[in-house]
Amino acid sequence: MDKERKHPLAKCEECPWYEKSAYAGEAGPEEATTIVIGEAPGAVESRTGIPFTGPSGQLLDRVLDHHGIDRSELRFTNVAACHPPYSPGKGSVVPPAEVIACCKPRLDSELVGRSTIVCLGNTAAKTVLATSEGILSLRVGPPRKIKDATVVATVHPAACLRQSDLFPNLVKDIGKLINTDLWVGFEPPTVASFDDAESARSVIQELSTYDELVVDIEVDVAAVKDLNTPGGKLLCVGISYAPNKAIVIGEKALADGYVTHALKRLLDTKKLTCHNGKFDIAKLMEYGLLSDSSSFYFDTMLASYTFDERPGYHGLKGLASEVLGAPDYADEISPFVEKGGGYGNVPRPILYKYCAYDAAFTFLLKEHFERKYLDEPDLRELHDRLVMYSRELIYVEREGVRFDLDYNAELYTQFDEQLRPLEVRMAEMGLLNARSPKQIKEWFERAGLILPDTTEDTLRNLYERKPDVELLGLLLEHRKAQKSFSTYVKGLRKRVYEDRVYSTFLLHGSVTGRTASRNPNLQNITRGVVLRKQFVPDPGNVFVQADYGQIELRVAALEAEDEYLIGVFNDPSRDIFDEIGTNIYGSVEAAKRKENRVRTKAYVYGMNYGREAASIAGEYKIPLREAEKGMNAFFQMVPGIVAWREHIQQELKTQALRTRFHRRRRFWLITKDNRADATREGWAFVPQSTANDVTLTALTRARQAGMHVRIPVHDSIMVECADDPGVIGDVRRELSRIMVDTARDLLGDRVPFIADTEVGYNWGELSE
DNA sequence: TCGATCAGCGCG
DNA sequence: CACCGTGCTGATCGA
Repeated sequence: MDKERKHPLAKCEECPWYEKSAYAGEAGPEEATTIVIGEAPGAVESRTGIPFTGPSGQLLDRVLDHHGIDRSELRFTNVAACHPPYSPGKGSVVPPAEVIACCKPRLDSELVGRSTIVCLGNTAAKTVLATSEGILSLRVGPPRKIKDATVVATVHPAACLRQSDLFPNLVKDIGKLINTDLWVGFEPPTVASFDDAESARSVIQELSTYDELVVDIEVDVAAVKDLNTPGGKLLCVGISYAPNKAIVIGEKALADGYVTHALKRLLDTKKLTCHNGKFDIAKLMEYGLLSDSSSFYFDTMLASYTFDERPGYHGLKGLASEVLGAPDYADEISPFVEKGGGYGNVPRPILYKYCAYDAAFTFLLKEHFERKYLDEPDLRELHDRLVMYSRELIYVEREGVRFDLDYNAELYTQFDEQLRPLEVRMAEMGLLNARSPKQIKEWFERAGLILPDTTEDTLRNLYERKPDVELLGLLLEHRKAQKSFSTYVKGLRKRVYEDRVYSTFLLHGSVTGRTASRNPNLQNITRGVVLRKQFVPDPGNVFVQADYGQIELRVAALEAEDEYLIGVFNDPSRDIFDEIGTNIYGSVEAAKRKENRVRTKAYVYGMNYGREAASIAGEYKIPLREAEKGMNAFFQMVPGIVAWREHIQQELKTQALRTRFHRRRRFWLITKDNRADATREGWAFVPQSTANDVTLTALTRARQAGMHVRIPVHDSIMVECADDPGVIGDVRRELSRIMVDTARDLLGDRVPFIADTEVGYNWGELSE
């Protein structure tokens, strides 16, 4: 092959990709002021020789078109000008540093004289901006500057095709090319801090003329376990009272009783706005600066979530940057903040400014969202509902739940004694670390078996075929015990503060609106006695737990207006699974009926998330035809459900799915690869989301009725009350009544809802 | 040594 | 071939 350069400036002959790669260098007018840079040409580009002519280019065209940007005025290229050589087993290949370096002179020459540079994806953004920062943070906020050029960084269209919830980022960021409001920079807020008692009291006095205040606090949590455990030192309180105006009450002033008294009087009488108020409001209550959560009425984090249901886009810094064009104002404090540590070491003047900025930006964000709500009153309604939940979850989080440390220590010994001999035995057999999927695969490879993966399912199926392979049995036992030990014995112990755990419940942690729980997650504690027994009420108390029966199924029946299901639910003498089972299989003897019942449940519960016959056939080891027959028989009984599913399937292609609580689920970019997933997600969304709002509303009412809610898990609420027969009876009746009534109030009475209660001295042993 | 990512698995 | 939605742990890999 001729060692001829593919580009006059690139060091092609030194490039590892030189030999076998196809060149697709640049496209568009050489004099263009804007250049778009990707990573490397794809398969299509390697044939056409023109960058951005494949699927990514087409997607980009759609986005440019959406913003009215004329593609023919743009210049296009990639960091690497050549299509990567074929390498077996690798989907896409990121250009290695040597390739980028060889192509860099070519790329640099392309940048000369451009006023705007659009970087698509990590490779382009990192190369052009010479940084190691990732694209998901580089893309946020106003465009950056290098020399005389403006750099808009965003995700690569190819990434959007694989992961469709990245697509809104691409659309938004490309919009920055024409929506230049953010480019003009931003006006820093006017802030002042008051760290002596006298001036603090006088500024608090001045603030009394405002009706609404925005509050943000900084806490030194270094001394405590987690951000959400009690304790930690209050360092300052920031208050914003007008656009771009904020004050901060400092640490010294807060040590003065008159100041705190005046501050409490102020905060108690104002409508309060926060960013993630569940934290700030709870802390203000803990420090005695606020009586209760009732004045908390606007939350900019939750507001952001009502407009964009994707988790992970609602942080204050990101929003301030994206919406207000604020700079990275955290960079001043970051040198003083140790990883995982608190803000205690930050010099106070710097910390106070940071706190004031937080408050000021929260004020401006509130105005921003309030304006947007004028056009979207439904979303405002959702916001108010979320804040209502948030106000009550404050109490749930603050009270935490008691944890039995003695029993935890017992479990530690027990699991340790179970695991150690298993590990010794497996090591003798040549498997040194049973926790390593890699080593397990290698062990079986040596034995002449290639495993696709090492999941429980795979191991169990293999064990059934080869019961003489002792290791399989050991592995399965070890796997189970190891999970319990690491996550639910050792892991939980790490989260205990004094003798309680304080989980955080996120209202913005899922696309469906379900709550997420973390630090620790209390919503995935293993069912059964052993591990749940670690959670106990205070001495002299009991737990009362109430569960909604088949709530998602009942919601689906209601939403689909399925007459069969509605009929079954309205007649307490009918048993849905027996009835459907009989319909599918005919009448059979009792033993067979029980087996059929299990399978019928799979069809019925699988319905909500689009489970297919093949999966049921696989699970119960029955012929596919039989599973299909059963499934068809079931769906024939519920024509309303069938029609509703078809409706959802159509709707999600063109518009957002919505629940009656105005939750939205949008499918940003449907491709042939994700269409089936989107359909299943669509089917699951409405029942799951609606059931969640019913449960959270019931939780709100239970809390307001004075109950001590301990652990909410999607369709159940556990509370704690005195161990007294009269009290227990009242609480059971009342909690159950609240849950049933809430469902009726919110969803009507076409389908009745039920809630069964159980009582016990720990979470593992609830009965009745 | 540390962060990011993967595999695996717990719940409703 | 394929079940939706979460969070946590331990292994692994590359900077």
